[in-house]
Amino acid sequence: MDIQTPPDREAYYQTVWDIVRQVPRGQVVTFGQLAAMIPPPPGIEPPAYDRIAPRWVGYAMNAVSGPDEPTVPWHRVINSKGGISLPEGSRLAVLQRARLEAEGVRFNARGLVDFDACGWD
DNA sequence: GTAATGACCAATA
DNA sequence: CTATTGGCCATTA
Repeated sequence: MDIQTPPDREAYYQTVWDIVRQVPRGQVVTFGQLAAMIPPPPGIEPPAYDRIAPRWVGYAMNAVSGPDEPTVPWHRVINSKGGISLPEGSRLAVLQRARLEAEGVRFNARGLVDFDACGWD
């Protein structure tokens, strides 16, 4: 089942998850930052990659997000505004915020995170 | 087969 | 400050 499928998309997701695993506890990263530090897959031109990469990161997150997915700290990934991208009230959104606050990440009044305090590079 | 949607970002108006 | 538009891929209906 692995031998015939060209792991283009899956390999990229793996790379994303690998970097997310390196995010320390209590810190967060944005989709754009992740995309910026991930090398473009073969065949993708850098200009085009810059546009599509953040989305691919989002897809990778959606592919791994689950109630019991301890292998990837997906809750530390947020959008460029510094907030949770999931619909408010959503089960995953609540879980994400709860986990972040449990790790000591502070949220602004608008539900945004202070990058100076919790941003990861 | 087509059509619509999605955990995004940056640039304009 | 908010609202809109463009760009791209994979999955689902």
